[in-house]
Amino acid sequence: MKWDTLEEEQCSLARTVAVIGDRWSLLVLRECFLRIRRFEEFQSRLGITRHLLADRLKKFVKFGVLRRVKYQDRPARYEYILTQRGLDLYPIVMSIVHWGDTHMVDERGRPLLHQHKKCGKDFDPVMICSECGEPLLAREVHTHAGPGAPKPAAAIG
Amino acid sequence: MKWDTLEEEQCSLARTVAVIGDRWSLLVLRECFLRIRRFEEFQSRLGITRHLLADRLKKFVKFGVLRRVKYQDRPARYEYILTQRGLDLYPIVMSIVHWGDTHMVDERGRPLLHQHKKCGKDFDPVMICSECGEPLLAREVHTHAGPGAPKPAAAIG
DNA sequence: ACGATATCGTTCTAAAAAGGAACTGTCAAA
DNA sequence: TTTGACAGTTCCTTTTTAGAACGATATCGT
Repeated sequence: MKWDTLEEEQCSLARTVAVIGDRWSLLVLRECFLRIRRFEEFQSRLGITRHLLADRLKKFVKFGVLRRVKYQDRPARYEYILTQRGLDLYPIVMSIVHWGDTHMVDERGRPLLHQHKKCGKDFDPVMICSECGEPLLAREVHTHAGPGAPKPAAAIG
Repeated sequence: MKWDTLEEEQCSLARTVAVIGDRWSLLVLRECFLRIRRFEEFQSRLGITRHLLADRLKKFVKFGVLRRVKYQDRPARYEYILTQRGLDLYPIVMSIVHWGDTHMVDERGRPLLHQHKKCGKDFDPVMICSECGEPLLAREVHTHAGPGAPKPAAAIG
């Protein structure tokens, strides 16, 4: 398994890691969900090197997670905006935040709370089974080969 | 924001990225959930360099995600086993797999299916609001400062 | 007209991380 | 005695990342 051909692996986790598994990628994504859109703003908020930022934005555009949209001519200026594919990364971001809220906070407590506009309450994200609606626990899940499985099923998904 | 002090950031995403955001970390974690426990087995399945593998395992132990358990003396041999803290990473892993299943599969389809032992059916993971039970969409969530917020609320969580 | 500022990158060099292969130490089995 | 399993470590090369400066293009203030 080579890092630079991860997207060709027959494993959905490996392929997603090819998109978000780089150093800085998840932090750039965090900014996207906070509605940051411009190069300078990403750069100054994250302190990432400009070179890496350019790389990561290019990679996200290549994988269809961000759209590069011109917002002015002369000089041409672009914004980076989440596509639907990018918005679909939200559960990943929220589950990461939630693990941090649970296991990595200090005595001051959570830095941010999340309010669900629909019900008006501060919430935690909960992952459930699409079929029965029960919360998912690692021990209660059995994996088996799907149609796109390699000969020996050697991947989590 | 420096990569090597990420765990001290006042942001739950950044702190979690300090644990799982390295190259290879998520792939090692995948193997853990597939019940891989020994150095050689991780190494041969992933093709990761031995040096990096040793580093990543050490880091997971340091952050309490894995437990290093001696399973024989003379010579001392160890296994790496998920702690509860590690098992709690399951929603992150599943949401990553699910995004890959949705957006990165080729014509062959999903490599792996997941069966929920409780209801017996193959499922997708769905993220819902802990308060009202509705599925979570990025656009329907409002973030606001929590008790551990930095002066200007500049983090997703 | 002139300099300052804004924006989105690219270029350059040094430092850090990752890749790759061989090696160590201990024990069991053939 | 030799081979092999296991869990790393050591050494060296290649790739990535960090850090700072530079370029191109345009607007704004004076």
